[in-house]
Formats: sequence, C-alpha cells, structure tokens
Amino acid sequence: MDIFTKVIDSSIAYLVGRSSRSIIKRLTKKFSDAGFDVSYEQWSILVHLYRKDGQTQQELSNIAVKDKAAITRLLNVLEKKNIVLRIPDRNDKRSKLVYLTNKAKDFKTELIAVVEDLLDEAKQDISSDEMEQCKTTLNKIFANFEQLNH
Amino acid sequence: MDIFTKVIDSSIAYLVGRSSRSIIKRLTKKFSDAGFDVSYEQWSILVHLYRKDGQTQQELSNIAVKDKAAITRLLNVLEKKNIVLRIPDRNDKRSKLVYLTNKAKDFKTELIAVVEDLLDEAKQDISSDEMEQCKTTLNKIFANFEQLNH
DNA sequence: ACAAAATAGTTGCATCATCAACCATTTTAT
DNA sequence: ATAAAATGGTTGATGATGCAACTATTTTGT
Repeated sequence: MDIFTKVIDSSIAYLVGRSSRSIIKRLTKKFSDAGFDVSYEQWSILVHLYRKDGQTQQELSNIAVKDKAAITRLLNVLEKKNIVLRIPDRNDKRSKLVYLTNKAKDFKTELIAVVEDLLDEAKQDISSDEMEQCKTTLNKIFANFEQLNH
Repeated sequence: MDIFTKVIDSSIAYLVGRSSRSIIKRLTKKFSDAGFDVSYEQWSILVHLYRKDGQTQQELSNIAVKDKAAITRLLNVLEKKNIVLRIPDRNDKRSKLVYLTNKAKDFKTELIAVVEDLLDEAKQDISSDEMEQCKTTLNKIFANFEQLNH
C-alpha cells in the first residue's frame, strides 16, 4: 500500500470525515424537505434538551462535544426562533438553564421521526452486527483522541 | 433501548460526527505543535496534490468531497501562504491547474509523518482487523448517502 | 453552424466552529 | 475571612462551509 493510499483513501480520518459530511448533508436536506427550519447543528443541541430539559449551557457543551462559545451562538439562534429560552439559575448566578418552548415540544415527535428515517437510510446493505461493531470501534477512536485532546 | 439512546448515544450519525471532530481537533494541534501553519482543511487539499500535482479545482472538489466554492477559498489561502499556485489551463480556458510550490514540496515528508503519527494514535486498543472492518462499514455508509445526496 | 445546455471558477450571503480575552460569580485553600 | 483559582457565559477575530447567482468558455444536438 503506497503512502497516499495509507493517509488518504484508507485513512480512518478521511473516511470518518467524509461520512460525517455526507450524513450532515443528508439530514439537512431531510429536515428542509420535511418543512423544518432546523439545521443539523441546532438539532444536535435540541435533541439533548428533548431528552432532558433545563440543562446549563456548560452541560450542553460537554454532551454535544462543542465549544461553549459555539453553544452560546447556537442558543442565540434557537432563542430567536422561539425554540428555546434561557432562564438564570437561582442557585448559581453564573449559570443559565436552557428550556424548550412549547413550539419546540410540538414538533419533537416529527423531528425525531426524520432522524430515525435517516438512520434507516444509513443501514442499507449493513447487517445489524456489522453496524454495532462499527459503533464500538468509533467509540474507541473517540476515546483515544478524547484522551489526547486533554 | 429508549428513543434517545437510539437517536443520540448509539446513533451512527452522532458517533461518526464526534469522532470526526475529535480527529480534526487532534490533527490541528499536531500540525501546530510541529510548527506547521496548515489547517486540517488545507491539508485535505494539499495531500491530493502531493499525490498528483497539477489538478483542476473541479477535480480537487470531487476528490476532496467539498463544494467548489470551498475549494476556491481554500486555494486563495494556500496561494497567499505561497503553498500552491494556479495556472490557467491552455487546453480549456475555463479551468485552472493547481500546482504545489517548492515550499510545499519541502515539507511534504514531514507533514505526512505527522498524519501517520495521528493514524497510529487512532489505532490504540483496536486490532488491525477491527479497524479494517470499521473502514469497510464507513465506506458503505458513505455510499448509501452519496447515492441519496444525488 | 449555431443556439442551448453543460462546465469551471468566483462571489455574496448566511451559518457554524475554535481560540483567546474578558466579566461575573462561586469554590478553594490557607 | 479572604485572596487566588476555577467556573459559566459572552464577545471578537479568524477560518471554513453550502447554496445560489453570475461570468466565461466549451460541448451538444439538430
């Protein structure tokens, strides 16, 4: 195997990167087609709030693996769209708790359905075992770099 | 498995995305530590030129799986840094051929070494077979969405 | 031969990401 | 008790992305 095959075509970095971009592109289109004015990035915050409403921005930053500045700005957009609201935490004046609006709760089921549909699309031609194995490996890769990134 | 586990933690979209970001973050740091003023995105163009010098922007766009506008702008940066140059194609006046400068050729080996090092870091705790299997699955996922994205 | 369609590249617009500096508040260590 | 360190959030600077509109050139179809 020549060096370029090694660092490009068969490089895990390259393959993960382009898969990620193709997934994002597809989900963006599916949200848009379904009539939702929600980007992939906005969804990536929203879903954590659907799971547990009223988290701090710091918690969202950790769980979504995004810079806290990125969270601030995504929330600015979501707040402007009336999808979330920020309430100061009474117990810690530094913190703000982020809550979903009723509007956001209303389309929760539909939004999740779009994502489930995307996940089905991803599975074509891939057995359940194979997919699980791939996820396991991706988790290891993430863990490896997560450690090195700190 | 509850719905959130399904669409977040164990979702291939989520796992691929966060692995991708952790890889990019790590490579960015490694380039910087090694004294190279080259971003991950710039590298992703550069490496294709190291493999084959003198490609058109359109070819780079296809192979790097990036929008041609993104290529234009990355090349603007690389040209300003004196890493590449654009020469009009004599045979097709619409096209430009992109070439590496001597400066770029000078650090080719070192730059590739950094990436090889990153790929070694990724492998920790993962057998060779397991990694190959993961790549195969990622290729299938990419193929699935590539088809849907067109 | 020539009008219509396709292609290559650039630009404007809107989004998003990271890093570092900064402010306010809380925790800690002595 | 209080000074120093840590934490939560915002902002500015810089770099990157995708889409659509545009110009210039080439290819295609009749």
